[in-house]
Amino acid sequence: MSKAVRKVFVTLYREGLIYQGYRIINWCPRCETALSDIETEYKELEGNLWHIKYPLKNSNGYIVVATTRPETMLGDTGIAVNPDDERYKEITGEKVILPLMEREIPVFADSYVDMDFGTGLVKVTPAHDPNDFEMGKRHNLEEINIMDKNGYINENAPQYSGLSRFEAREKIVEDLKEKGLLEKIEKHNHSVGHCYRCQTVIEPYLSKQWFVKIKPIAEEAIKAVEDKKIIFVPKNWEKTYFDWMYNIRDWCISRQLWWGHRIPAFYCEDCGFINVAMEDPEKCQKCGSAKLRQEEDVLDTWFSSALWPFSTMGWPDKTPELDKYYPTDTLVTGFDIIFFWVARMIMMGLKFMGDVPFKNVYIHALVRDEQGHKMSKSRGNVIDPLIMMDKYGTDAFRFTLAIFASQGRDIILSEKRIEGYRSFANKIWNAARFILMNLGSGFKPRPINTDKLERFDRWILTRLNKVITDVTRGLQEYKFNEAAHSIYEFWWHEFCDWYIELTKQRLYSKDDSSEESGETARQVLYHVLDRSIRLMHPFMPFITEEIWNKISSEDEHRLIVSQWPLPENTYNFPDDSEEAELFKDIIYKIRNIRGEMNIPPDKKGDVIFKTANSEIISLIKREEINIKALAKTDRIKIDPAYTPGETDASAVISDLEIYLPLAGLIDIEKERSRLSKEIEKIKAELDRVNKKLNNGNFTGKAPAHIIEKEKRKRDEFSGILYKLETGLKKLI
RNA sequence: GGGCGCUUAGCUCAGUUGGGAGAGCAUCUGCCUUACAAGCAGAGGGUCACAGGUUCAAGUCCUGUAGCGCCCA
Repeated sequence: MSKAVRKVFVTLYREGLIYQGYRIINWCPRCETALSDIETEYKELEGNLWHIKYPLKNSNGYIVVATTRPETMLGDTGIAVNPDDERYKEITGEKVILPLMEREIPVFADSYVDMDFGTGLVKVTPAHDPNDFEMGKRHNLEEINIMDKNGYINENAPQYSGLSRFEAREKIVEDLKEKGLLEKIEKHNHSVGHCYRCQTVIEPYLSKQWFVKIKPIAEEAIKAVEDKKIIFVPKNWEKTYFDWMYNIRDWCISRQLWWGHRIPAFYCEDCGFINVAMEDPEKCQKCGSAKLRQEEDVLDTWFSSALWPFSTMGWPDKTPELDKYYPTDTLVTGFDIIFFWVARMIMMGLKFMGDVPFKNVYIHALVRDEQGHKMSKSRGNVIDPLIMMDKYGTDAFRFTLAIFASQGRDIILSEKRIEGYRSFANKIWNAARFILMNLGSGFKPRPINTDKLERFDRWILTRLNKVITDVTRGLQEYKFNEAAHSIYEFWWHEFCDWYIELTKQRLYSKDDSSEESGETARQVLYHVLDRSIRLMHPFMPFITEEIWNKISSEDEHRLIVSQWPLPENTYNFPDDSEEAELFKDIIYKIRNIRGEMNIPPDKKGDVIFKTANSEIISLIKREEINIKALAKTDRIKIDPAYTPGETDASAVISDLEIYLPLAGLIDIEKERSRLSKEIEKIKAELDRVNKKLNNGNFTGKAPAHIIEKEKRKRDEFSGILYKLETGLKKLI
């Protein structure tokens, strides 16, 4: 690492890309060090605009200057005015007397000045403001440093010497008031830089520091992203990256801290030459003197961090690791690190490796507190992941973060959601337990014989294929929330709610003839469990690994290194899905009636299906056992000519009427309102469809398949509506 | 001041190319049904921030307004 840092420093220095400069930098008076621009955090603070009178030298008049930092006037060496400002044309070129210091300073014109701010006159303090520094350079103003490195007034303003910058402000305002030189004080909000480490107010400070001339390096890094050699996910972060890179300013890399790599520059005490080399020099390269003194300052830690993608692989040596792992595929990080690290890794990687350090940058969501604030130690609003994991389990916590991670949006963590996904972990465990119990001790996984599959086997396998595809795509596209949601929905609401329930008849049957059916169910249960825990493993590593241990043989590898599932074409049976959906619809309708009527599960009853549709009839016949089990009914009957009784509750699906004779159980009033509600719903749907179809613009311009769909809906809805209304009329 | 994003059910959030508004939690009802009460079954709940525009059709595209959050100066 040290070697890498040194190599980079020496190379950049020799190319003229590292230089030493006497400049205004961000100084933290508490840490006693320089900071880079991005280590300075700006915050909006309530302050004042003090209007101060500066007497003219050659007349009795005075001018008024507005400032947010009166204490810096001790170091004023000029007053600036916009050249276009008519108000001050006459006094431009005159001198004023700086109050308190009684120093003569010039009034000069500079287009930097904003005529509309304050009085249009700006006091210029070149040693304590970056803009003033630039103006000072342009107009040859003196640079008077009035503070020491801790932010106390120094000997350049003797009467205030020893006061802190804040005490000095108070004292100065008082003194001005006393002398009648304070015209007024206005409330004024302005943004003030703070040290990102200790939150102390930053002092713009004139000092000698080391800088990287970053523009030439940045150009390559901009190009790499423009040329898609690096892709940001989500894409909109590119904009943030470009914005910063286009306006990048030289990077102050020297720090006056006791940690960090010491800058490898050696000053010659005799001739002043700065020696920079890979090896510590014994004598000055220029004059041969042995009186050398190494620079005291150290490097910004981000300077070495920027080299991370290759310095950790052994660079500058040629190593096999470097060969293999540079560039790498994906960098995962938070947006707040784009400037600090990502951009710098890209720049340094391109400069020293001649290639990008990574191909994708995935910017993950930031977890915020309940008010949407960024979590920070100083704010004290940190949600400790360890506490959450302790409370709800690591898997639940991890799954929650995944399902919350929709792109381009931050996460406001909700404990209730974590709790909800703890239940999911519990569900996974219980379902796995059910499967293991039913596989039995002699179970051996075998390739599934597709000829033996039954309807719902084919259905769940088809669904499994879809989920494998969806989860895989979600992960590949960094849409972790979609992947997580997709497996959640499948496991709980398809596999557990329906498939497992539907296998129970087959598994529990003591009948010899259904042994084969049970065996098929066991194979399918095992297959789905196996594939599902592989899919769930990235989201819930612990519970899935635990289940894996139970279903795989002992010498087998761990789940984490097992094969990722692929969709299998032999398990796609789209026709069965439609029938499965119809079956579910039938069960829903019966359950709805029973639920609305508050019929307890132990009160089983009869169901009559009225239909002439032969496909539906054959479905009902074949699934009789399952309908009985899932809809809690004793007997079912198919009767195309059924005449419903007065105490029948009814439901309608396209082409099928369902009747539940509920003598003694039915509340006619309740049933009437239930049917009326259904009718209202269907009516609303039908109205919407009719409106569309009666609109010539729609039928003339919409695509044919959309019109077809609407027509089918119309036919279906009006059929259902008619039957529902008939049913309601009969209910007297 | 410049930029990015958000506003959808009581709360926290999904909603891919415009084509019948979804989830979890919470609420109400009935169930300890032999995997699971951290559960099962059923139900209620939304003027998709507001105002315009484009379109046969807008939560989705465009413009503006308001509020909130973040980044940069």
